[in-house]
Amino acid sequence: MDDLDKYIEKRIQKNPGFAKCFDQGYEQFKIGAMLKQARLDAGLTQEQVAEKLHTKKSAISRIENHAEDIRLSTLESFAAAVGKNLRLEVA
Amino acid sequence: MDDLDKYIEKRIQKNPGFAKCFDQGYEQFKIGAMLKQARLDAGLTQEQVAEKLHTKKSAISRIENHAEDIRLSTLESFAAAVGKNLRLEVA
DNA sequence: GACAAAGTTCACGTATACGTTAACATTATC
DNA sequence: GATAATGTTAACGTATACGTGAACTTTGTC
Repeated sequence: MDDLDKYIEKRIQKNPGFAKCFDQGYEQFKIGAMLKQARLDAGLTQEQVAEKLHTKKSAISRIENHAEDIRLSTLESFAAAVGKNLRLEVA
Repeated sequence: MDDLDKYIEKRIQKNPGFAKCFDQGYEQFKIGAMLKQARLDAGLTQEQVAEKLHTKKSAISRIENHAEDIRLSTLESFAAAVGKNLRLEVA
């Protein structure tokens, strides 16, 4: 368990109301970080990805950082834009 | 390759414009079918899943059949409602 | 074939993901 | 440290996923 996880546990102990809100944000944090990593692996800038998706770099930044949620289709096209496949499993 | 795939190939040969539109719909078809299968595996009705998600059975039917797109958060909570985990990979 | 349970489809309203612009911040590169 | 390239954030408009109720269809079950 890393430092972030430890921090989260402490916050939940102190303030139970904190948990639920953060769970949601935490998931999205992971997705954004995943997508950013995929983009960097591909050696692309946000602007380059934006062009492939017919949008602007600000939208890419939002997805990688502050997006509260994301459509499956957006996830798929982002993955395609950075040359990766999106695998989905319900297990 | 099953009959559906054969049908799709024929349609694409006859009408190239058909391909792109269907790709999108096809993906969503698969997701809906996946979720339906997961629900049946769990032995739940649409109405039971709907209650867990604080919504109505008509919404579940739409997701399983006609949904054009779906939010990641919806995907996650649907999976949770039928007792499964959603795994996501960008590879 | 009557009845109930389960599922489908439509229509309309609301919440929100995404497009876009503009201003600002951060990080190279010289 | 000036300049450019890259990334961030806020604000507002549009497109669309989802909530909901009602009418209908399908699928058991007797």
